[in-house]
Amino acid sequence: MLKRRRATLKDVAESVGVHVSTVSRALNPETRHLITSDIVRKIAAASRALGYIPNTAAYSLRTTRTKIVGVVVPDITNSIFPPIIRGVEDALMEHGYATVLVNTDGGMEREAAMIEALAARGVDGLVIASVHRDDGRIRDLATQGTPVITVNRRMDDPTIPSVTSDEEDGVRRMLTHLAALGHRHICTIAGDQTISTGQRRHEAFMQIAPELGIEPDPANIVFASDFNESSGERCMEELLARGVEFTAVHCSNDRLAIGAISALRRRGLVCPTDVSVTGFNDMPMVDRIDPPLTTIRIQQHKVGYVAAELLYEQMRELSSRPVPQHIVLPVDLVVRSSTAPPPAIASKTVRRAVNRT
Amino acid sequence: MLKRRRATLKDVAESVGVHVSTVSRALNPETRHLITSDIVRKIAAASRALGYIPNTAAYSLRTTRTKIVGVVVPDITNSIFPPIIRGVEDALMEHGYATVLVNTDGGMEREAAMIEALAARGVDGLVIASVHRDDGRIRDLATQGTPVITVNRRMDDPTIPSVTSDEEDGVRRMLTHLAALGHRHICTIAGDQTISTGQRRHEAFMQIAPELGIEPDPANIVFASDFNESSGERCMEELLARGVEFTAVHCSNDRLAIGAISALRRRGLVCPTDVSVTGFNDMPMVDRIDPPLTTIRIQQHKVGYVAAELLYEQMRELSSRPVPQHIVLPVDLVVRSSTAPPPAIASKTVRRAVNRT
DNA sequence: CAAAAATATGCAAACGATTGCACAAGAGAT
DNA sequence: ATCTCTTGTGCAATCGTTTGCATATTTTTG
Repeated sequence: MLKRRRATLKDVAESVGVHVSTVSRALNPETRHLITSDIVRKIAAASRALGYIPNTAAYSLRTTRTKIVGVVVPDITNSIFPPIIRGVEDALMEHGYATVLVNTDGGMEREAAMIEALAARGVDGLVIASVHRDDGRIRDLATQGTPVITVNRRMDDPTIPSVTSDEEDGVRRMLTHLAALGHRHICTIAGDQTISTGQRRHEAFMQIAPELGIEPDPANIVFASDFNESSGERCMEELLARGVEFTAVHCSNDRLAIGAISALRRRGLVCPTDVSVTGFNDMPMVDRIDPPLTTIRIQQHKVGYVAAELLYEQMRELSSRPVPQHIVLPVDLVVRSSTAPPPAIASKTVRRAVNRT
Repeated sequence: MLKRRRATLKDVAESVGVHVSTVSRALNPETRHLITSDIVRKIAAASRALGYIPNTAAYSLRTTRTKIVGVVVPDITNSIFPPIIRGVEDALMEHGYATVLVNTDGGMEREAAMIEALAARGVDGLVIASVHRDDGRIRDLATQGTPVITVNRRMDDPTIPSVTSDEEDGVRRMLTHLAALGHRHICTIAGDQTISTGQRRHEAFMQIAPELGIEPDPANIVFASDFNESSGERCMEELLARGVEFTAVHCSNDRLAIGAISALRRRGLVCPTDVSVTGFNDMPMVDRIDPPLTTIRIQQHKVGYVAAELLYEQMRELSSRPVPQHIVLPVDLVVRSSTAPPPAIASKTVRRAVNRT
């Protein structure tokens, strides 16, 4: 990249008066012990003096390792991902890896195309945040021997390692919180069921609600097609249109919750006075919105960091196929202002609002 | 990356019965015309049949071009950047480039280190969103012949091409808006003056305010050390502590504005009833915060996209050093709820609040 | 002290693509 | 029909590393 030709192994070798293979070995920690330590010192000095920087392309060509890992996310613009990506990069950079980011926009076809492009570049491994519960392409990749890890989401196939958060515990804490406030009529806006977070959170809801004396009724459940605000709005409208009684809405993630709150507001209902709304993820800024969102905090940066560490392990022990690991990180309930005790006449309020339209 | 050895040029050549150089030429659009079109067809077919994918490392080694560009941002976690990055990636991907992202965390030393790492990887060019007005390292890079472009910010040195937004016009529109609402006592929280956005917005403020009959008083001006919420809070507190009269605060960006609003709230003042606050950038979610922020919308995705296009031009016409371009994209005023007419007794309100502490 | 073993270095062949040059064959000119 | 000029292909070098093997040197050992 610099104008002036970069120093090569050969330059260093000539400057010291040894063969390039000697320089190569002296500069590589793994093989350094083969060389007389005095020569190693000289080589190190000369290399520094000449400003030697190994040529990545030549290294890759010879070894078929690029020291690049691909990071696949639905959309970097979705603010849940940047902290995760940052975690991945922080971890990988420490090991001398660079990361190439691609956006799939949620589609599995585009995901396949992007992964194809990464494979063409010869990435050493893949961190996938866009994965669906069932994703043949990724399974294939893994069985073919490509180091892969999924982050924040996981596949049903336990063969693919993952780092996720404790969805069950998050849902439990949230429902417990709502129940403690006195809510008995709780609706849920479930996320995309083809994605592990959506499915697991919903499953947890179905299992835990009864334990708290809240019997889930199909009329109280609506499934969102996407994890975003407009989908949240649509679902909330659907719920209101059904005319069911409820004092709280449990949303599968923050963006759905934000949309739900907007929809409520448009109907003249205020959160949390009329209905409480909860999120999941604690993404950036949800503490500043109106009302500040009660949600479940996941360790976004750490999820990414740990995933990268695991991938790194996988990449170096390429020979011995390791047991796939699934790491589940703990979560926290963070109570803000989108939840409150139910209004005394909650059901009436909702009905009135609905009839008003 | 795949288990099964990938097909090489040689494989294709053997399969067709020609020399590898012929295959190379046939597959390259630039040299395709040298080969009999019938053979080209055969080669294309064989290449497809064998699933030939060019080996990037070999290509890079031979040509010293990596088809990778480095993207340097302060922190991907700062939500102003993801849309910009996305724009860069969308544009570059169309031309077959991959992007590797690095975070500088604002420090120029770390920026230098990161750029060093990218250079070592042999990136073909650099998109820099972290640039300071004066940045020797980047000037050097450019004069050494590395294609570089700065995005969202620019250097004082007109030699380095850039894509930015029309800061002056943004400030003008905002001040005009405030003036129209009736504000005469306007404070400003200026951003980091070593960064072009901070400096230009402030300069614009100083120039335009008088035109609107608002004489800037040093007592109404405070400089933020960082473009973030806590810095905004500190500045707002400083302003309040000074006891000056004001009914509106013009902030250099959204995050400062958000911090300012928090600080006001902590003093028992409400925005916009007591004081109007304005931002700049229209970053994601500022329409959902409390109160929804009146700000200047910049074309985040487009800024990135255009910058990438320009960089691409630079990279292909590497021979003829092009005239450095500076593209300035138009902005829009978006009025939401953080601005309102000044309270009749505005100055008293502020003074009371201040004395209360 | 000779032979065997260990150690340190050099040699040369890859890795997979691009490209200047040489050469062969066909087209056009005389 | 000979000569020149294109045009299409092959040859071989090259990019900068890594690494198995050979060789030279030193150390150990019986």
